[in-house]
Amino acid sequence: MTKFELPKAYDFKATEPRIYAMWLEGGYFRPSNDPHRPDFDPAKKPFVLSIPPPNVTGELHYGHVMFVAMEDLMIRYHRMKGIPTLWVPGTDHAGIATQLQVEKDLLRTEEVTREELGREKFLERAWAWKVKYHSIITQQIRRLGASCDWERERFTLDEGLSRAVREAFVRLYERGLIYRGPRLVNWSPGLKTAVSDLEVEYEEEDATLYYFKYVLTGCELVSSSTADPSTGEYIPVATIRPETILGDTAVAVHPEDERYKKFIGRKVIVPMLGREIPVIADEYVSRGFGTGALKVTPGHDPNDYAIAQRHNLPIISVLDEAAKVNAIGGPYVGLDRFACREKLWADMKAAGLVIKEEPYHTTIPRSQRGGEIVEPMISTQWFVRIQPLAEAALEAVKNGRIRIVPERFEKVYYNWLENIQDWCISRQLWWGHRIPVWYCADCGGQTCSHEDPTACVHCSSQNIQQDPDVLDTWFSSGLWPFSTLGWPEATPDLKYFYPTTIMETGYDILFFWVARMIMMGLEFTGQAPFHTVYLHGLIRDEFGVKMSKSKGNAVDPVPVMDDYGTDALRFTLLVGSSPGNDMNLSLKKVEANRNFANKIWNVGRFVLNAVSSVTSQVSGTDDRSLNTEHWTLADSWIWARMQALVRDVERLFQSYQYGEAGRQIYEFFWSDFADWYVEVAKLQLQRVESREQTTVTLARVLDMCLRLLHPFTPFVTEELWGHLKQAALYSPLSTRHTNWPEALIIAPWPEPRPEEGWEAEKVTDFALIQEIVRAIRNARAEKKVSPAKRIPATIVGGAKTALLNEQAAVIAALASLDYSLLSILDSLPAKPEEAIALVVGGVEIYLPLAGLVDLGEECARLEKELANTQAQIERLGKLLASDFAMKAPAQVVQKEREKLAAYRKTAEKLKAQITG
RNA sequence: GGGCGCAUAGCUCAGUUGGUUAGAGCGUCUCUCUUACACAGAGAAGGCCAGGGGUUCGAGUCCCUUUGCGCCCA
Repeated sequence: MTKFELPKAYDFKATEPRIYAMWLEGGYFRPSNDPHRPDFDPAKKPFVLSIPPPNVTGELHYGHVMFVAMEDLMIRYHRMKGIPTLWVPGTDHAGIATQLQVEKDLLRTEEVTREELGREKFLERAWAWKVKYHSIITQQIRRLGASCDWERERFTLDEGLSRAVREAFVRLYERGLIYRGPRLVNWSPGLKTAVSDLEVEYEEEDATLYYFKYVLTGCELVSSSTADPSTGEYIPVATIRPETILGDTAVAVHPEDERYKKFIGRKVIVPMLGREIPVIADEYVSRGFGTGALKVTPGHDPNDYAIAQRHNLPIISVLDEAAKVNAIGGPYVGLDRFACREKLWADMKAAGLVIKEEPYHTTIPRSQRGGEIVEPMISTQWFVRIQPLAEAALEAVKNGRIRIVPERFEKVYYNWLENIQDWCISRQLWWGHRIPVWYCADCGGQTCSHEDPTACVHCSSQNIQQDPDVLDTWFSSGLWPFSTLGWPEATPDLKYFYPTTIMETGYDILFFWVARMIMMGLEFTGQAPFHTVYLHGLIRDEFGVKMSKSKGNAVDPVPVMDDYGTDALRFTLLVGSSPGNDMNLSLKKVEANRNFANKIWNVGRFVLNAVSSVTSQVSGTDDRSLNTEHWTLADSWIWARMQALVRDVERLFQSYQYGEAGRQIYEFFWSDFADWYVEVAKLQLQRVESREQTTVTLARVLDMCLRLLHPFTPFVTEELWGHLKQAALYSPLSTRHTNWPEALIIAPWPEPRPEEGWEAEKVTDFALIQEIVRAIRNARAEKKVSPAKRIPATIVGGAKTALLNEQAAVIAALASLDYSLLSILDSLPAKPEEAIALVVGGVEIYLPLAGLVDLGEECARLEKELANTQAQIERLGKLLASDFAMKAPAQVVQKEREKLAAYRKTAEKLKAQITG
């Protein structure tokens, strides 16, 4: 007989690495049906996820923990169902973020800028950097328990994926969906690159509104700054950004504005520069804002840019790529945009052109990276003509080929795609996929091709040069679901595993990534890249504040795993969240779930002990312990509850309610199994006749629970299940457990089975036992009877007498009654003296607690209970007399009738107590 | 300006085909180291489910509306 000695507390630190290594060793992360193997069956439909690739230089944060927990849960569930599963891991080169870090590091360690180093050398450093940080992040993903197929890992700058990017670009170019030209773009002066609309964040901030005078030509500005505007010598204008005055090409007023109508068509003089610009009329101008007159700076404002196009105004750029004033700014040349603002304003003040300043609240566009203020600038960039792609992507969701969970994000998706602007895809960076276009110095033509050209396709000149810019990182991420499987090659993986099944990610990248994958998937593969998008919420701190380094409220997941274990953290995120909703993470919750892992462990220890010490008297082929007829009430009850749980979990999983499923398993495991069944089992194990079936039930329920819990808490369940398997194999029960797979990770998922008809009665009966036990415990606690003291009791069972007799030992054990002094009677002629009386439905319980019974107190207690019961009777009586009885489903009505009957019985008994 | 979400026990949150005196964890109070677990067990207190209106036999759950908070887009 093997004795299992397991530590009293679950040791996750020792367990997790060992278990992960075991999984890897077993090759369980590889798809069970693989097109590269001879036994491949193309008819089996696989379940496929591609990982949202973490930024290769980023540190592990809760976003990663969340998606790993979620996706690993999905993968493990499907794997256990026997479906071939593939989870493709990988990382993203994250152009701007990585380049910034490498530049910072170079400056810190070698005091050298990338320009000084040169492009090639810089890229070498960037690759070295990538190698180092890639291993850190992927190691952390492993530590989370991710069961992805590492043999299929990809990186966006890999050769294969780069080929995919090249293919995609060339195809779009050839279809005329990519163009290059000067447009107003969002410019990041610090990074000296264009960024897309999505990479700009708008924040409400305090600012200043500057009021000044646009003097009309032919008018001498005679008076001081207090001059009355009605003199007609100038138009008052307000602006947030005085420095852009240098680039103004018009002043616009509303055509109906009585104040300024008379100036339309005249000219005004740009302060300090003396340029003459027209006063134009445009309905865009809001008369109520500022002074009602608008300075138009098409070179540095998107709205003004639109006005300029309507009026054919010249567009002037006054800032260079570092946002310093260029030559057009005359005396201000070389000044930074903010320094220029001060200087210009001071000069204008001196010239009497200033009216006033007032504090103002407005939205400021800031770069997602670094937070500097983004400058709208005219710049020549590459764009994707997005309309045709967006229409297809819109259609795919509208016609249901792609479903978004939760559904409300479909509207958000539609709204974005319906208002989408062309996508600026060129970045003035070095780290990324270089734009595959060569410019000819001789004919000026462009060459864009699959292979690097040696000559211009237009004039054959060899005097060609590749565009220095790289592509937006999201351009390559958009290809991720298929580029990782080998596209553009028609690889066996692509043929079998594409389209993938679900795209699971945070709602914050619905536009950045999900929409672009859909657009590009449809464009290049003709298929939606996945049929479902599942969006999880963001993790915030325990007060609901978004975690960020600058706020200092960011919690690093790694120490949390060190302290509480990976399972605890995963379980916390999984059960604490519902689709699309943010969750607040508190360490208290993680701690509670560490306790849950420990609970699992200790129930396991109990069951293992039972399994390893059972001695069977019956032959191995006797299935009596699996036959419900021989079960005790508790056996039947827990089994019925177990099956109900399996059905619920399946339903919840099918509808993406993973959190609720986890909570229900938790509830069952702790409350039903550990608190009740295990306690009854202790009693049953003492008796030879029930020992074996009890052990089998303990083992089966634990086994099923471990399977259900495995996708949530993979480590502790795998570890414990291994022990359970060993114990079972060495026990005389082994013949009943012949189907022990190699490991829990590939053990079959418990499939729901229909009810067999006996369940409801057993559940009701056991519920009565529970109520009786609770009532007695309650009374004991109130009367401060020592928990160790076994007390006598008399129970009058009425119609339930047979059941109670059968369960007498259970009641006695759980309620700490003295079994030898427990009498269960059909009826009692006279009420016992000096006893506490309890009423549970039709059952009366007397606890003869001599000396503890205060008659007055008892009477008051019973009166109170009676009043309560009568209120219920009244309520239910009314309910059943109403339309409810006619219109509600029979089952519901029946349930209420039964309740009423029970209350009536209780009331009867209580009345007898009080008067007797 | 348009759209979306949230408001439930002291705190953080569950509660999805509407079913009839609302659940968890933490915290609080009382007991107990009962041989799986003190990372535990038993018991208890604590909520007119933001306000108002509607649909329904029945609403925390569906609809409208008000207030407060948050997010996204412009």
